[in-house]
Amino acid sequence: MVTIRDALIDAATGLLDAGGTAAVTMRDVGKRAGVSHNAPYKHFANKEALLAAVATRELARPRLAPNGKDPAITTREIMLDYAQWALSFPARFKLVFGEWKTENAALQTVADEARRRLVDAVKADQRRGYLPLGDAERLAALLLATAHGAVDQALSGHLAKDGKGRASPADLIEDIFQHLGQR
Amino acid sequence: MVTIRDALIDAATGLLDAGGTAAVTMRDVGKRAGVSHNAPYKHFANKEALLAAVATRELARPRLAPNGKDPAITTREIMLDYAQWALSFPARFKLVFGEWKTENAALQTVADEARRRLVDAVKADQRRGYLPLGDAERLAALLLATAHGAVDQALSGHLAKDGKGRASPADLIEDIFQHLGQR
DNA sequence: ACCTGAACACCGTTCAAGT
DNA sequence: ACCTGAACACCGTTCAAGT
Repeated sequence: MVTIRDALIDAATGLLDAGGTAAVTMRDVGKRAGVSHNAPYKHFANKEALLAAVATRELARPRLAPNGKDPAITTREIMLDYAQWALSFPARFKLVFGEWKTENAALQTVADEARRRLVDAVKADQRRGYLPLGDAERLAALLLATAHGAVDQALSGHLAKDGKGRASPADLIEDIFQHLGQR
Repeated sequence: MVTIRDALIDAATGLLDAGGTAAVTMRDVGKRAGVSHNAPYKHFANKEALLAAVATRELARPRLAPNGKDPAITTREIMLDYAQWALSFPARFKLVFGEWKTENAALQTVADEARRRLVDAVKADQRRGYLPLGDAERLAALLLATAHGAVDQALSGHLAKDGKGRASPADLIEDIFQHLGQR
């Protein structure tokens, strides 16, 4: 069943993709979801709460992740999937990692969960000898920082578009694993 | 001589630090600079152009950088300085690497210059044996991605605040140099 | 749990008429 | 190159009165 709440989040996501958070107006969200201009306020306290719901759904979306059944998924694959998602939906990426004036428990929860899955993958890779031993939390943070930064650099393309010598996020992710592996 | 243009950029920077881009209203910028509410439009086409001027001044600010006189400054020091700046002025950091709807030549120029200085530092470190050999542009991109991502993760603190196992941007920067050095 | 319709404060931006 | 003052469209948000 598609609830109105879901329809509102869909509408907000569509507007976000089209023009960033500025394009997400409560009026347009209502219009696009087929309800009135103030119906959104029956479901979300304000615009920030609606955007937090969008961000939460993005972070909770099914992703590559290691589990008991399929321990073959590597950290490297998770990172490459992450970069592909971010490049495909830059506005969602910017939203998720943007500034939040209000703490949001649901967003915090799914973010913690995503982080935990990554740390599990790092530990599995360490057991397989794909990654160096050491603090898995910290190694996960290092890998995520690199992938995240590579994407953000690519998205603010005006900051580095020499053309030649320009490495894609996937290239840089391969590089970091290369450097970590050569030992 | 402090021109009104400079005063407007100062005012915008102050408002930015206090409350992010949303707090930078053209009306308040004028008021804070001691001019009228529409005087900013005599100097900047619109709000985005004013924010671009803020970003440009930030990127052009004197920084640690290698040159003929002082080739002792390392890439590592530049990265740590970068992280410290970003953590001290998170709103400026978010602005500089945020979304720009319009291309801005001045911003592009100072960004290219900053990048060039970093690549020079990487090459110097390579000569000194502090960094592995290979494509300096690409190695610079990898280092910058890591530092940038580490800062961005730290700033969206809601995404990772377990407390324990939490590494600071400076920690992660040290880690990447550690990993690159062990060869 | 929605609707319509009105309203308020605020904002980006523009314009007219002045110095 | 500023000023004052008005204006417009738009937006977040709230409220009243209805179903």
